[in-house]
Amino acid sequence: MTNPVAEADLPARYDSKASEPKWQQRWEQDGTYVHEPSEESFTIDTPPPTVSGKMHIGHAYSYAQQDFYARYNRMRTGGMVFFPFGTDDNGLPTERLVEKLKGVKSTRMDRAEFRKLCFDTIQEIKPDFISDWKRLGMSCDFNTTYSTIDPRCQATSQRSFIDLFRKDRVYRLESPVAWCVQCQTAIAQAEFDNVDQQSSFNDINFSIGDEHVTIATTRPELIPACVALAAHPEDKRYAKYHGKKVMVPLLNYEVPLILDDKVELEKGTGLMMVCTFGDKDDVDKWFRHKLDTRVIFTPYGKLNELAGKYAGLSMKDARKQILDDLQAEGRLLGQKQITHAVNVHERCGTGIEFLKTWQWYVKVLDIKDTLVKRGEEIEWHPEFMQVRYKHWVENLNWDWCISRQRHFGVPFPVWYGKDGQVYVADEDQLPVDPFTDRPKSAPANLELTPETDVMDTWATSSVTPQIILGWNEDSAKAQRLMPTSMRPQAQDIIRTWAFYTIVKAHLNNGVVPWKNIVISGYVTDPKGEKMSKSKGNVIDPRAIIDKYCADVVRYWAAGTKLGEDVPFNENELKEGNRTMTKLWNASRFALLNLSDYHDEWTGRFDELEIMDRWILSRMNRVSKEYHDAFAAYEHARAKMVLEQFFWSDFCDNYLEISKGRIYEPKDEMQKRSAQFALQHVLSAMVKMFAPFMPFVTEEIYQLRFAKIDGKSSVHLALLSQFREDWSDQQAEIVGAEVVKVIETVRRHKTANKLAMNAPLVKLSVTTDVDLTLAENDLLSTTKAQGFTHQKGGFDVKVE
RNA sequence: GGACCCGUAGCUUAGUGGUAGAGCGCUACCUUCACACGGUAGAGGUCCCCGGUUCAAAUCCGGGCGGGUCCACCA
Repeated sequence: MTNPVAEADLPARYDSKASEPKWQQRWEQDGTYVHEPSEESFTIDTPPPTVSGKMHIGHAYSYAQQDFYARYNRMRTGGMVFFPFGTDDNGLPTERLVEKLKGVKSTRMDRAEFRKLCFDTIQEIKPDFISDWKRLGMSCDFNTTYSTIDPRCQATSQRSFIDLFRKDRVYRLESPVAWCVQCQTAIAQAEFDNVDQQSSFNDINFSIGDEHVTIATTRPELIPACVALAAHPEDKRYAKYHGKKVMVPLLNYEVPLILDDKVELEKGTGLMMVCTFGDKDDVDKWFRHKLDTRVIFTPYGKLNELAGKYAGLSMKDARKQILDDLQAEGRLLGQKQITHAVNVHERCGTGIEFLKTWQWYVKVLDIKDTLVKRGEEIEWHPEFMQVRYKHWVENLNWDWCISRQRHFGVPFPVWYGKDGQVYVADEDQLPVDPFTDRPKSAPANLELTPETDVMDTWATSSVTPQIILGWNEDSAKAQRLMPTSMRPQAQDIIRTWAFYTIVKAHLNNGVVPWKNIVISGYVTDPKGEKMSKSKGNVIDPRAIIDKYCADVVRYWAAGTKLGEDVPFNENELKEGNRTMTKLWNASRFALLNLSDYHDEWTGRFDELEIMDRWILSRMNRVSKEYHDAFAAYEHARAKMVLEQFFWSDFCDNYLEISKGRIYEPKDEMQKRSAQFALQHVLSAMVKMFAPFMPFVTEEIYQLRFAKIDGKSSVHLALLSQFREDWSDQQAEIVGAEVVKVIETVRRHKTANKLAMNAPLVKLSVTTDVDLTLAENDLLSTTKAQGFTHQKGGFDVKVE
């Protein structure tokens, strides 16, 4: 038995400021979103946001979208959704944040001390950071969050490494690797960014015996690193010098002139210098032609003793000095200002250099085809995003470098023995820190040197499916639960996070990591330009949530398709605000009219009044479209069909139509029939709105439906499913015709400047649809005193 | 240079073969017994351009143009 809802329980206005924190706390206390995953669960490989102390509007947008799917599936299955929450707080991004917040430099600190400062700082800022996600109404289980630097993640990451080590999929090699002189670490191909830079193209004269040739270069500071000159084999100007020795100016040592068909005839002078190493093509030529190695800079970006008199200079100073010296010797023949693309490190914007160092790699180049096929096993939403993945994999040039010469990361579970052996930890001793632990497999008195490098942050975030499923604790269970149902993520990290996760799941577990990958677009500024601090066009989501509320921000995020960028226009938030208010008001009205209704309708569906059957049949159809849209990962379509039904069919028409029978029923059954429809339609709609606007729907649900359903929350209720017996063709035809008549009457009243409730003397309708059954409702809705109707083409006359 | 996405009302967009739909904004009217954080109605569109297929094209095909993104280009 339900309690009647009195007027006093239903404030005229919905107070989101009071409601949202209230429900958010309640859900957390009740463990509403707690779920232990099983084979039947819908499992979500949630993106752990990088702790930075602040959520940005793009986060609000994409996390809201993934939450729609979490909530939808929870309400489809009655709670079978595993939606964990984690934060990504290891590696270089965290180090840089801590350095900024605490005004320190990791390079000038003791490693252990710096690691502790990082841990402490994370603990300090994390609660505030996570509260933004809670406030948005994310339905994650916040009681058990993970951090990519916590012991469990470290263990999982190390376990993955050990597994790959045993499978011979990782190797350690000394070779040229992309290096950031700012961050002083190796970086991976995926961490390159491109920027256009102003530079000068310099024509420099080299001597070949008594003859001279001219090369063109943007990087004269690399002359001390020159190991060859290269020309195209068909270039008549230079082919004759093939194999001859060329004198490197200023440094005065000889290098060969080689021929290579990758050199472009038209570019510059057609002759280029090969340095170790200016870019990855240098690395390529160096390798193929077995050239000398002259690495002239230190890890800090200064020139070393190989650069002769230029040793100790920064690259920038060396460039200037070398150009001056070339000028003085008459070898600088010309200079041209150009703009060209330069690879920089995405985390700091520093130009990428190449340094020959020892690094750990995951072997991927030999399985590119397999990785492309793995990508095809996954459903991509939107579909075209798979092409980006495919292109990235097909164009990979290097194996995945996973070691970083940094401090705050997951340590390699690796030691180097005096005996020349490499030792890794045993699985049952993870996590390990090689500085303080010993591998079980090493002889007790063997002297060991710990690996000082840490793993790249992606080496750990690429095992989020294994982390959330507890692969390190119960590998059989985790293996059974792979692949997970869904990975939501941003498009800019397809080449990193998505790719690396696919690599790890394939190599570690022999499966794809997820059945579906769901990719959100960006939020741009109103002009469609990317938001960035330097442009000053950044929107703070917290200010927007303060001004409106989480439901409204979420509703805005529900308006666009997956993968679609959206320009941020504050105006568009008004739509959500309007819908939220309307939902509250319509529900308030309906609930008041249900206060004397206690589920007493026991008749058959076809005994209901025809307009009640109409709205139920419409609702039934809408719920099918809603389910279909969600099943196709088209939340925006689900939102649209629901909103149209709610606004037009339910509010504009059905509520107006049912008023007459509720206020002045001719008999009790007429009223009950309307109440039956009101109850079911409202309940279904509130549930369908719940994934989008979880707070206001919870408020409404608790007023009546929680007791009827016996559920503690709307978010654990079951969404209504399409039912054949409520599909009523005849009622839909009659209903549509009645709506048409009502609209015509409204137009008439507006044209004649009459109020909507102004009485009419007589309503004459001509139509081929039989309106007899709806006559009573038609009269009360239009306030007409008389009614006639005849067969024929549609026409409405009003007196 | 290659690939992908997009081009529909002033703005944001829905619409994949059959008379162009919505929200915001704008105009007029209505303080109507859920709702002025409202309602009702209205104005507003060569569906980027040019060809083709078709009885029929915003939709399919080809070629442009414009915008965005990714990759390559780094001598």
